[in-house]
Amino acid sequence: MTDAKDGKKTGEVVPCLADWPQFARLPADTLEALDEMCRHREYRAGQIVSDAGEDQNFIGVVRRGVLRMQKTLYDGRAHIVGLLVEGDMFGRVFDGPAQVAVEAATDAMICSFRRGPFQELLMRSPELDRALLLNMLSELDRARDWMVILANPTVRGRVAGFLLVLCTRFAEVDHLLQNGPDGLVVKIPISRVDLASLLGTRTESLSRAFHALADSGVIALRQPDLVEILDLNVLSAEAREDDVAGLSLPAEFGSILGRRRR
Amino acid sequence: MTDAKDGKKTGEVVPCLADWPQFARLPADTLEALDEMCRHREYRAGQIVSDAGEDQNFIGVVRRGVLRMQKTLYDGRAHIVGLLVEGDMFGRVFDGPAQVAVEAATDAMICSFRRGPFQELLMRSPELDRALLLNMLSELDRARDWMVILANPTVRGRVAGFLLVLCTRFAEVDHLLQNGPDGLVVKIPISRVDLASLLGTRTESLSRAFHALADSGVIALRQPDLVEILDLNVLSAEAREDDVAGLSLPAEFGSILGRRRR
DNA sequence: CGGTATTTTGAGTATCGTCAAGGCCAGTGG
DNA sequence: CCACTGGCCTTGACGATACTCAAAATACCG
Repeated sequence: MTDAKDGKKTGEVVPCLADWPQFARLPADTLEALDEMCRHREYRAGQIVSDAGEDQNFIGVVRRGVLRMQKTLYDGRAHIVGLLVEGDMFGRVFDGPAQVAVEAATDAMICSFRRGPFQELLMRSPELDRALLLNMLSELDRARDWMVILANPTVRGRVAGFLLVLCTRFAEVDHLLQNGPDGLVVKIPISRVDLASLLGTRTESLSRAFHALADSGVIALRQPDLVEILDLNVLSAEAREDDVAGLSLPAEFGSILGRRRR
Repeated sequence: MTDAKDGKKTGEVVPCLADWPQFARLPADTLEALDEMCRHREYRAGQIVSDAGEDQNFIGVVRRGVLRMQKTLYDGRAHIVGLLVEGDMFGRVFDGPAQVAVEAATDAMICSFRRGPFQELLMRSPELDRALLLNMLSELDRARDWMVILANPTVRGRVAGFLLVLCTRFAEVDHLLQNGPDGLVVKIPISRVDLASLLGTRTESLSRAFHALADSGVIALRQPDLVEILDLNVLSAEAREDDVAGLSLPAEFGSILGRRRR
């Protein structure tokens, strides 16, 4: 059941990587080689994509949906340490067993590359190698962003930080963002249970935090998983967000950013 | 004052990298090239090693002391997102401005490599390139470990997690660990203020947490910055630590690990 | 020995985790 | 079509924990 071998191997080679900025600059032959060894796989929400501890035999790139990275605690419970969305890579090259498990948080599709051939290509293509390095650098930065959010003393602040991450990092993903009547409407792509695990709290506290933010007029809850951002400035203040400059929204969502400080 | 240009350029080339496992396997000529471009620099506690935002012009390896990585929040306060100890690398290759600032938490010495020559060498030496990649993979894992610790609901649990990190990751460092009468004595290499920033709490709560752990008989406080671990099992339980297997202490500290579960 | 920084302790308040119950929605089967 | 079920989100009450402000004690340094 966790064994999603039903990934359809398309008869013809479908370009699957050139779409994303981190791969777009690769030489044509590298892209071609990647496309050829790429296999699509589909997963349903809840399925295990890659278990921790086992030697991973593939590298993956998310094409659609959201995956969660999680660590299993000694008492058996899982703790989420990050989300993977469209364009994100996962899997460990050159190295031993993976430290994090990857599961589908929503229905998802990924490109997978068998580790051996991928590593061979890596050695032949310095450009790919560098792309991988840069990808990991930004992954590291993101993990540290999570640390700052998690260090927030109040659940309210952590929720605010999470919403800001959605507005920025997930801006180009799927249809997670759209313009609403009074601001930006973001879709929360994971369940409250997962969000609680990610933010180190409980679903009850999450609910209270969301509604407290709504009562303050910072956000409006259209649906449990559909939040409208009414005041991005106040939200940043709540989150004590550091990287205000990083709030670079696509132009079509620019209206809400009108009067930003600094 | 923050400009520690007083790094002594040693007249003769001192091998500075072969000491550490991640570099030991590099080919002799690569090591030699590294040693030649390596410049030692000394910093006093509190000095800025590398500012965030500015283009970093060097890659660093910590030789002695502890550095803190921190992000500056929008209100000007800094938040610590990690520590760097002996053998750790920092600095950004191939890429734009650094996302984290690096400051000396204690008096410290580093090896620095100018970015340009380092990157050139990187392109010539696939082994160095791979070492860098692996280094970043483990850095990423560590950041996620911090996330798990930070997600701990109680300060007590976060302190326990921090102490476990000291016992494991920092085991081979400096003289941070030594055998005490009833267990392992670890030196906490950073101030309470810094620790509070790292764990997302306040110094007052830290103090209470330390003394609560001491009252429970899990640890004993020899000095404010000198903690004796009396029961590593209970400490792991307090921390809800996931990576129990990762508690691989050097043999000379093995006594305390006698009866571990699983 | 005195002065400063750091750590600790105390008291009051706010927040959060926990337990318990209720509401909403989708899917199921009568 | 409707009752039933289970999952998910929400609300309420209560105790535990942590943050805040304030002050004392200790350690550190000249």
